[in-house]
Amino acid sequence: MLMELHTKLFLEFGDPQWWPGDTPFEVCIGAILTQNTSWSNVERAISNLKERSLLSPSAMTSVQANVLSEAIRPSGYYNRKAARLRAFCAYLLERYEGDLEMTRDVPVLDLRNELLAIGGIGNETADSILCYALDRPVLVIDAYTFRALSRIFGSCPELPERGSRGSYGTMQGLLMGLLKGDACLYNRFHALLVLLGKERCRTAPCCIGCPVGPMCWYASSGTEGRA
DNA sequence: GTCCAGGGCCTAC
DNA sequence: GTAGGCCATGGA
Repeated sequence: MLMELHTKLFLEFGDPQWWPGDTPFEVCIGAILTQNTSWSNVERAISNLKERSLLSPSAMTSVQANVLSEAIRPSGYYNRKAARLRAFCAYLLERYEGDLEMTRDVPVLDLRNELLAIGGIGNETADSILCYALDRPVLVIDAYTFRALSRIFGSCPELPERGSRGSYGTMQGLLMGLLKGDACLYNRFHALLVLLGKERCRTAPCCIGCPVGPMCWYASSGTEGRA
């Protein structure tokens, strides 16, 4: 049934072609910068990095910390994020000579664990990097995912609440179990959920008028109470 | 002026 | 182990 939801969203919104970024490395940087921050602020920070020729692993690790912090200031938490960017770049240089292409043959779970071992990279950021920068079959679970699904399946007791213990893994396991697909499918499904939560469904508790129609679709599918 | 946004870490209990 | 605080900017 999640595939049905995916199909309905795809027909309504088309292919969102997410995530913005000229290169896989830029996508990784965006994933770190967007932590608890709106994308418009991240765009400013990335623009600054480009202007100052800092958008490379070697540049970020060699430049003075305060210069990097200043460049990403618009994204907020700039001191923390500067340290996180440098840690990620140091890992990339040390492990893969700064070349994301060299991660190609690394099993996805190994790669995920490597990313999680870097300070400042948690579940969401790691999965965003895996899915959107490295084309790995991983479904990103973020604030939009929780929001969109809670609106669609509002009364479903099996959906964990965002922030609750183990909610990330529970939600991810649930969705990936129901929606078995490749990187392209997970990429698009998550992007469509973001659009659903962002553009059409600002008004909680349910997206009345939304083309997908949370309750109308949910009820009409005859699967009330289950995700 | 207040709230919120595409998290994650640290610390006190 | 769990809850709460902290990091910080910019738009609505």
